[in-house]
Amino acid sequence: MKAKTPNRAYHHGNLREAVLLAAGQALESGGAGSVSLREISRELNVSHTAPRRHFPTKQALLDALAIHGYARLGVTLSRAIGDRDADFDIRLAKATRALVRFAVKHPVLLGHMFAAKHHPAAPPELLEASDLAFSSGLKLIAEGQETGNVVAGDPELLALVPFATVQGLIVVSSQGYFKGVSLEQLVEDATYRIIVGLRPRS
Amino acid sequence: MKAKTPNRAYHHGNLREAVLLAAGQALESGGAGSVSLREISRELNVSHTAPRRHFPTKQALLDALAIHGYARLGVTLSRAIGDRDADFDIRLAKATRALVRFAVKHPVLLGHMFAAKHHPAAPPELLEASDLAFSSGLKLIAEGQETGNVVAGDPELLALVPFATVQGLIVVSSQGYFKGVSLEQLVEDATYRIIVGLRPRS
DNA sequence: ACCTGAACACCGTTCAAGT
DNA sequence: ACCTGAACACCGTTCAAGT
Repeated sequence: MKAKTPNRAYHHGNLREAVLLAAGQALESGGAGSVSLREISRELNVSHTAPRRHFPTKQALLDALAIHGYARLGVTLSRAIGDRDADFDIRLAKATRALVRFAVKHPVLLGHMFAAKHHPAAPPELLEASDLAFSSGLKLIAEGQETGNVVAGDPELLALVPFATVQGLIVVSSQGYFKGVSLEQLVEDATYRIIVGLRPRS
Repeated sequence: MKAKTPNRAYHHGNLREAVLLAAGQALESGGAGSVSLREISRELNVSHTAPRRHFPTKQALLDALAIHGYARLGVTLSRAIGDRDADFDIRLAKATRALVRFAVKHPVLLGHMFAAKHHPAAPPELLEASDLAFSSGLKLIAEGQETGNVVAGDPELLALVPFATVQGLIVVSSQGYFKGVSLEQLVEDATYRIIVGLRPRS
């Protein structure tokens, strides 16, 4: 019985991934406060100091969770935005819709991602992961400027308002609904108004 | 000495207030995770179970912190909005400015207020405190509709977008600046664009 | 009513030691 | 290199008891 049984006594096939997954579930179910290294270790049948090889501290685990979240969000966003031949308004709508779907699916994770990013002691990898995740969105704004759909100005500054609005709407209606109106509908309306506001004066 | 010396209790004149104050400082300095009942009790020279009379659980203390925050924000907002004779745009600008100043002054508290409000187990008093805090803003929107400055529609729904944008901007630029632009400037620009978007088509 | 002190079951982190 | 188990200093919460 020394073959690879799923519950091998010595060590997990991939402890890092397993811890990350369990931590993600704990986070989503009860916030960052209910992520416990000891409890996760117990679930994985591993000593409570084993995760320390992969995540030297609890904060490191929480940061890794946020980085992983940004990586997933980045993939989702860049896929939704697609190639630059398509219509600007459609690409923008798809991007916001993708962001909203991510938010509805992982509300606590998204909140944690933002909180972790703005923590004073956030590691550089986390900031880089965030920048990378939103880079496709920034490129979209820049291309919108080239095609005359967006006013001139710093793309990062211009993108800030729609990003912030979406983020704020998500926070405000974190259950996915606000007064019976779906978050997707709310964001679509808000985005439309903001985009109109970003158009060059004609 | 059986007389009711109301403020000469065993130790503290007003333990509730003292705990709330200390908890607020702990929150603002290091997030909700660094609020410790035992540590606060130590600082106040009181046994670690004494606060339990006022806050039966740590969650109750955190909720009370959020409620207190909403009460202060509500006062600030209703003062800024002033009486209904003044110009609509000015009142709105003052309201957003007041909100931004509160955010800059108490960034972690504001984040905690929103998080606490959207916690599944949030007590009704917390939701009521939030509603009350924003009631003057809702009234402003409603009056804007009367005077033709805002499109028809559910005021709460219309107010959601500017509220969410401000909240999102605060989260995104929680240090008070974003790329060298002050949060106040960011919010003022965003608010202007959104208000224009809310105007009835003429 | 308000507060105390001991007890309980948890936690993150450190460290010497095992394989 | 990766993992273990004991130890340490902290938590929040409960409870019988003091004033």
